[in-house]
This record gives sequence, C-alpha cells and structure tokens, in this order.
Amino acid sequence: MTDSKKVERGPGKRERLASAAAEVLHTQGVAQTTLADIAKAAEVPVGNVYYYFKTKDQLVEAAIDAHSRTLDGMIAALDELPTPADRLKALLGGWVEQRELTARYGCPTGTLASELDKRADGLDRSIAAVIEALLNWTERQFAQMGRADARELAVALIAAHQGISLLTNTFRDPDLMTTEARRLERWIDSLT
Amino acid sequence: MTDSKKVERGPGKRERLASAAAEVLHTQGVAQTTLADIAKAAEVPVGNVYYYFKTKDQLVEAAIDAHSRTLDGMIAALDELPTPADRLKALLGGWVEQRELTARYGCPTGTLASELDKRADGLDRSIAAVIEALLNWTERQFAQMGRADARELAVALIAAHQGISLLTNTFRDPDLMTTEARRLERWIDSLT
Amino acid sequence: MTDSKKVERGPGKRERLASAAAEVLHTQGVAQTTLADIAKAAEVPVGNVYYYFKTKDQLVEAAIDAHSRTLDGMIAALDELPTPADRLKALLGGWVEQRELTARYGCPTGTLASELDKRADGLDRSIAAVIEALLNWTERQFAQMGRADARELAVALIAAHQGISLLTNTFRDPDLMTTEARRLERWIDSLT
Amino acid sequence: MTDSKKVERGPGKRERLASAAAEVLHTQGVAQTTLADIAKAAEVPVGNVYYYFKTKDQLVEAAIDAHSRTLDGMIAALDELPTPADRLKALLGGWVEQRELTARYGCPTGTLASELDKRADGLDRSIAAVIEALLNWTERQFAQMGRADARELAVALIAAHQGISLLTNTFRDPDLMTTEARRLERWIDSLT
DNA sequence: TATGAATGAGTCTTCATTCAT
DNA sequence: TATGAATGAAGACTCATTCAT
Repeated sequence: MTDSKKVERGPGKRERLASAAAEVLHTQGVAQTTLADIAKAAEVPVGNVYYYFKTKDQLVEAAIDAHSRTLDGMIAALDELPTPADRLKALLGGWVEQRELTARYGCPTGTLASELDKRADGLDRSIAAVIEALLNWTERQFAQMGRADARELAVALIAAHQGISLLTNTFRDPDLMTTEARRLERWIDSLT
Repeated sequence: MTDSKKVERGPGKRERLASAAAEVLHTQGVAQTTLADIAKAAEVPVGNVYYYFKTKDQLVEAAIDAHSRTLDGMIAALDELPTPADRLKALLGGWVEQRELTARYGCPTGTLASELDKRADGLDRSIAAVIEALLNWTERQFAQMGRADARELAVALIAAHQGISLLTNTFRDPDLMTTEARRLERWIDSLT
Repeated sequence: MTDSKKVERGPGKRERLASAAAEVLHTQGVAQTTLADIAKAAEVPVGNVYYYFKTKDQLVEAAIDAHSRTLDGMIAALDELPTPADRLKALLGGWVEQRELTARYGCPTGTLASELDKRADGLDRSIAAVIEALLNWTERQFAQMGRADARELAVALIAAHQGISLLTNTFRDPDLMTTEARRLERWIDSLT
Repeated sequence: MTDSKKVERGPGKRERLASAAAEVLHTQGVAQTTLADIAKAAEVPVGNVYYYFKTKDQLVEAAIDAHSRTLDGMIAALDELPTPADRLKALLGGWVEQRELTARYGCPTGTLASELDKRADGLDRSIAAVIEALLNWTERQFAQMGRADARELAVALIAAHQGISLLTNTFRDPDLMTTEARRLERWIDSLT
C-alpha cells in the first residue's frame, strides 16, 4: 500500500519518455539533443532510460511512434467531418493553428524526416512510414472527390505543407503559413 | 611540364575547402560531419584547416557562401532567357535535373536551412539570406508576368520545391520531383 | 573484512580530485598541468572527472577551495595559542617547517596567485580572497598587540613570506626561509 | 642603395624580438603567450622568428637577457648616487614608480621566476642568475653601510619587494607598494 | 526496477615547429 | 634571409553506453 510519492512508473514511464523525446527532439533537433536532455524532460534518471530503451536510437524510434500516434489522432478527428473537402480544409486549419510552433521549430514531421534521412540507421524508414500514412489518407480524400490524379494532388498538398513549414521556420514568420493555407484552400475549392 | 605533383594551394585551397565542405555537409548533414571528414574530402590535413578557418562554424559559413555563389550562377544563367515564364520553367528544369541527387540527399539549401535553424549560432541567418535571395528573384519573375500577388506566388513556388524535395528524399523517389515539376509548369502556364 | 579493493567514491571522490588537483597544481603549475595529470594523481579516469567538475577551471577553483580549507585549519590551530605574538611566531614556524617543499615548488598560495593573476577567468579573485583572509587574520593579531598600524604590518609580514618563498624557491635554498623567519621573529618581538 | 622601406632587420630584428618577448611575457605570462603573439608584437612574421631562435625557449631566454640588461642599466644609474643608503632608497623609488604596472602585471622579474621555476628547461636558472645579480648588488650596498649581516639584509629587502609586488598585483592596489616602500625606507634609515 | 557513477571513444581546437619558395 | 603555409601532436570537453548496487 505504500507506493505513490513518485511519479507514475512502469509502462507510464516508457510513454513519458517517448513523448518527452518527441517534444525535445522537435524543439532542439536530433543532433543537438542528448539522452540526458530527454531524461531530464521526462524526469527520469539517465541510467534508468536504458531499462526501457536499449539505445538512443530506440528512443528516437519510440518518439517517432509517439508522434505518429498524435497524427493518427488528428486524422481520426478529421474523419468525423462530412466531406473530403471539409476534411482537407480542416487539415489546413490545423497547420495554421500550429503556425507559431512551426515558425519556431518547423514541422515536427518534416524536420525529423530531414534530419533522419542523413543517417544510416533505419530511423529514416520509420519517419517515412509516418509521412506515407498521411499521404495515403490525403490521397483518399482527393479520390473521394473524384479525382483520378489523387496521388499526385496528395503529394502536392503535403509537399506544399512541408515547404511552407520550412520557409515559415527559416524566416520565423507565421504569416507565411496563413497566406499559403488560404491559397491552398482556394486551390482545393477549385478542384471540385 | 612541371605542373602538377602537388595539389593547388594558397587561396585555391581555401575555396577547395569551402566547396568540399558544401558537398560533404549536403551529403552527410552538418551534425554528422566532422572537420576531419571535410579535411579528408579536400585532401587537406586537419590541422591546416584552421589556418583558413578559425572554427568549424566559419567553415560552415564558407560552405553556405560557396553554395550561395553556385545558386547565383544558376540564376545568372536563367536570366539569359527571354521571358519570365521561360526563366521559371528553366528553374523547374534544373530541379528535375537534380532529382537523383535530391532523392539521395535532399535539396542542399533546404536541408541546410532545416538543420541550421535549430542552432543558436548566426548560421541560420546566413542560409535564410540565401533563400531570401532566391525568393526575391522568383518574385521578380512573377511581377514581370504582371501578377500583383507575385510575392505570394514566389513563396508558393519555392515552398513547393522545398516540400517536394523533402518527399523525394524521404521516399528516395526521383519521380516525385518530375511529376510535381510538370504540375508546377502547368500552373505557371495558367497564370499568364 | 570487505572494506577496500575499490578506492572510495561518491563525495569522497570529489574531494580526492580537489586535493589531488591542489597538490599537482602546486608542484607542476596550473599551465603545465593537464586534466589527465590530475585524473591520474587521483586515480580517476579522465572522462569521469567531468562528472564532478564541468570544466578544468571549476576543478582549479575546487583546488583553491581545498587549499583554503587547509589554511583555515592551520589558522584554527594557531588560534589555540595564548598571545598574538605566540600565534604569529607559530605562523613563522609553520613556514619554516615547509621550507623544503617551498624550496622545490614555492608557496602554494603565492604561486597560484602569481599564475592566476594573468588569466581572465575569475580564478584570480578566488585566490585573492584566500590571501585576503590570511591578511585579515594577521592584521587582527597585530591589532591585539596594540598596534595602530596593524594592517600595514600584516601586509609587510605576508609580503615577507611571499617574497622569501619566491627566493627560497628560485635558489632552491631552504635556509633562506629559516634565516628570514628568524629575522621576522626578532622583528615581531621588537614590536611589543 | 635600395633598402629602407622595411623596418630594421638583421641584428636589430633579433633584439626587437627579444624585447617584444620580454614585454609580452610580462603582461600575458609565459604560458598564455604564443610565439605568434610575440611575433606580432615585434612585427615579425612567425616563420621568420625561427631564423633567429631555434625554439620558443631560446626566445624566452633572450627575453630574460633583455630584461637583465634593463636591470643592469637601472643599477648603473643607481651607482651614480653618492651613498649606499641613497642608492637603496632610489631603488625603492623605482619600485614605487612602477607601481601601476606592478599592480596590473606583477614584478617582471618575480613573475618570470615564479612561472619558470615550475619548468624542466634550464630557463629557471637564467632568471635565478638575474635575481642573484640584483641580490649581490644589494648586498654590496649594505656591506658598504658597514653591516656584517649584509647578505641577510639584502635577501630581506629583495624578498620584501617580491612579496609586496605579489600582493600589489593580487589586490590590484598600487598603494600597497607605496606604503611598503615608505616602511622599508624607514627601515634602511634605522640601519645606519 | 532504479540510480548515481564510471568509462572511453570521438571531436574540436591550439600551437610549436617545419617546409617550400 | 624572409614568409605564408603546412603539419601533427597534444589537450579540453561531450556523451552514449555500461556498471554496481
């Protein structure tokens, strides 16, 4: 009967580490982030991290998974909306909502992809899978709008987001995101 | 008859280091690249690098400058073309030509921007200036096409490139670049 | 029965490092001493030193503190003596006792002060504080002897020690210390 | 007939290097001074230094010699004075005149001695010889004053100077020098 | 499971000294 | 003699990973 006192443990700790990692990796970048940074953010002693993850890479992997689940949740919410156009526009809305964070740190998905693609470990495939899922969902929306070129449009839309995120971040200017989102909205309307 | 034997030196060496750095930083990423890597690529002993650059950051800066000059040259070539639409399409053509390199390592400008934006040194501002220049040139083309929304279009075009570069790299698929470039070409045509 | 085998650790190690540093810095000088030297003297792997001290300077600071505590102990012992003249003469006695060490390596306090005063870090202020404390104690003794010029006398006495230590060291001649101490003793007697 | 244009050369350069070294070593300390520092101060290209001095140590040795000659000159000037007491007091006067420099950088002789005594090269013997010469001269003055304990007094006086220089430097307080010099003057007067 | 401490390989940087001309 | 450039041997510091308890 005497346990509390400490923060949750067991599997909770594992998840806490993963999401702390996701956040810190986003804000600091993979290369600039040490295990100690993540451990501190998760309020877990450094040595203990290795009980849950055998290597730093495994922790990064878990962070990608955590981020993936976040995206899944977002997509699930979008799926509540009635029409594919609604859903895509709501996606744009989400991007705009995150513009301040993006201006500071870039798109979490994109910056991870960019950094990990330069590394030999399999982590680049993990983040690619996350983007692939998003791409597939987007493609499905365009397909439901009756577009035969759904894949191409999906690629264009996701690319537009990645690109504008990069510029928003580079110039530290959230308005870039807003303007581009508006433009994309008109574009989507024009496709129906 | 006595010309080679030793590699060039003097100011040539400085430039050799800078462009070796530009290339290695592109292919390996800033964080994964050690000074020794660059030195080896330039065939210069590590200690000697410091004769030309006081710190690693200064070398990175020089690499950005070198990359910037490359872009300037490219732009200068484009400026030979008669109409703004020609020039923009030729820009697209350049992107397509580089698709294999992009598929492997991403867009050199974009990956640099992405990595450096997470760092406190002023390097992020240097790469931002490079992108800003490209953006301004693009804006001028759209303006010459009579578009009042030239800036917005320029941002959209450059963003499209950055985004598709990221996807091309993430999925190691050069065709993504080709397809998107074709789409953008049609888009440019539609603006006249 | 199972007490040794491994050297002590935990906080004991931190102190071991600090006093090893104090000793090595005294015998080799700050500039000539590498972290590896100190680590070896303390029987600690180099990398581990950084667990206790973030920089070499912090370790030097700790060494100064350690030395300071040694002096405090010495002063505390002197304070047991009945009269200020006794205490001052006992101080002289201590100097004479250390004459061999001084002939080899100089006065630990003085050589540290001399070396650190040429450096920009705050370390020069730390060692100055140590000397200041000694000066204040000495001044108090002269004051208790009823001297109005106690401060001036204190400065003269401490200066005499520093100066004779330098000569003793320069000429590797411990007798210089003995002779000068005797002279100072007579001088103290003459002040009553 | 076409030579000037450049700063003096030949033996002049050697001396310029030696005295530049003397000054820089005094203000920066031996350990903190690089060959490049000295070369720059002497306005001599680094590579050229090695034409005049085979090693850094030889340059330091030359700096000691230069300093020694400066002291010789000072002593020669003192020798113009009528009585030994005059000469010693003039020596004190010189110390006071230099108090600002001493407060900043310590006594050039003493700081050199202190730093070099920690090194294995023979340089410590060179600086010891310089001090020995000064000691001998001082001893002679006291002898001429009829003191049988001339050597002891000489040691005391030079030690006093070294010690007060250290304190003056440590506390960055030139007044310490002034006060102590006055005290020593009274002391000299009391010896006659 | 938990945790402070330990370890060692790797990286940047400095600098005396040497070399080619 | 003169000089810019070259070289390599340190040295400080970081950090993922491991260990002992």
